[in-house]
Amino acid sequence: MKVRTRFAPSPTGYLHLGGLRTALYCYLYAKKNNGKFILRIEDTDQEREVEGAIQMIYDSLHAAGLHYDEGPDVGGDYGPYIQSERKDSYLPYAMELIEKGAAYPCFCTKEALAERREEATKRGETFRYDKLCSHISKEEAQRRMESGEPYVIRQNIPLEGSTSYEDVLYGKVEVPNNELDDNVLIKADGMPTYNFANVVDDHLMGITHVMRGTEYISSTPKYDLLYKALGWESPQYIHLPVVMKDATRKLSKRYGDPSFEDLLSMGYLKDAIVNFIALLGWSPGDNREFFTLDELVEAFSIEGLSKSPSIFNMEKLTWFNSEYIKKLSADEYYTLALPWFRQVFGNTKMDLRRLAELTHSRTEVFNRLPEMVAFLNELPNYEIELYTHKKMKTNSENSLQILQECLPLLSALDDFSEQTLHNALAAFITEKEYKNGLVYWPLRIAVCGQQNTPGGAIEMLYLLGKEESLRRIRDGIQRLSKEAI
RNA sequence: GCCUCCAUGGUCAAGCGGUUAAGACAUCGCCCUCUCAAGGCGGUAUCACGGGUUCGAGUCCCGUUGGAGGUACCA
Repeated sequence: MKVRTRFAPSPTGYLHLGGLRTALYCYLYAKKNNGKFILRIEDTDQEREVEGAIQMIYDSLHAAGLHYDEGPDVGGDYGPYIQSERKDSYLPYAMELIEKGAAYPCFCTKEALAERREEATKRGETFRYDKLCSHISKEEAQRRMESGEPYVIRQNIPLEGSTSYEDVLYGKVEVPNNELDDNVLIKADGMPTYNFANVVDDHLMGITHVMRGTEYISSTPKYDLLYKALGWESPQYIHLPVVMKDATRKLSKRYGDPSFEDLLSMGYLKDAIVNFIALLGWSPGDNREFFTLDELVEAFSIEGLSKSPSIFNMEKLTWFNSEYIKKLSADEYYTLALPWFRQVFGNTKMDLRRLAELTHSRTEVFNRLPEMVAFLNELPNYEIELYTHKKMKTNSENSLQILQECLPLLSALDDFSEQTLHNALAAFITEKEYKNGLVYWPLRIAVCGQQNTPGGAIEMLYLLGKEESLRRIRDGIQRLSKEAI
């Protein structure tokens, strides 16, 4: 049988990382088995639907490279792929269930239910629907349904025994029937609930493997009961552990955790994110950790999936990102870095290509770039203590002397190419019998105004150019002279 | 509370009855070096606890503890 998996998000906001991972695994499993990966939008709760969320799902999936074979915006033979557009296809199956005694219409009002629920809670009990309406005779039920009285259709769960199914990952999952509620299948507005729509659609769309989060692990017996009542073959169930923010909280926007889109706009590379996410809860079994999407398809297997929740480790993602950045060609890196440089410099005659070469191996995430290079645009107001460095054997006095000696030397240079600067300074150092650090340290501090810079004194002098460099050196001399008085 | 599931370093994790318990991130140290990175080398750190089963348990079973998920006319 041809494998068909589906990713079925509800359009309630951005695509969070747990969702992205579920989509990834669905995609990988389908592709690994030469099957189809399908996108279905579960918008049966119109109240919760967020404007633009469907588009965001399309965009995120495409951005991640998870191209689906069938879906609302790409078509397919099993459409429509948006549940609200399938509204009419659910009721007949619900009627069939009523006919078979596996469901019944319920006329209890929300208010009455809330009241009974409250009472049960007061007694310290978990409220489950008391099957009140299941005792109404078929004839009366029929009459009331036709009279226009509002009603829902509930699943009729057996009172005794237990229901189990075989999860591919977790093995046998068994739940006592008295723990299972007679859930609403069709709401008063005629729209199905998730509980019903997912079963009907998975069957109608020929889904062979249902991969979804573990939040459904203990309600799946109910769904399985529905398959059986309808005489349908159950799919394979593969529940996936949740992605956590830390040991006790799951990843969520509420705590300010980034979505996939957020990460992209921060300057994380999608390949790095996908690679990292794939390894969160799945292991190839060997020590390999760098994978393209195609390589993931090749390596993926259910056996490598983990059963316990895993914590989303931002530091490791960042490490992956810096590794992916290092793999970029100089041109690719430059293209990606340029907008971030522009934030700082606007239009500049500075050699940004050279700057990019220098920042390339120092970039972990692109959004850290502006801060890294801001000093080139404007000299920070720094403390002269920076001139003092034990290992370089520098202090305010000898730094002042070095700067004063370098000023005429650099002023005399025709051009400020790195080669010229290097030759001149090397000759100067040899002639004076100085140590490299004694000269380069004060120069770099004067010209950069901060301790750490993406490159050495020569590179920084070159980037700043002659005029600005000399200005900054004079500024340094002034700061140090003031101190000397 | 009840039900279901899970449990190897700080984090991701390999391990499928016999291992010196891999590897990666993080962390620490050293080398390189005009700073910071990058790169190279090395160190610290894990089987939650208690009972079984077995010649032998991180691996199997039971319990405890801890954690997660569920408990809606949400998905």
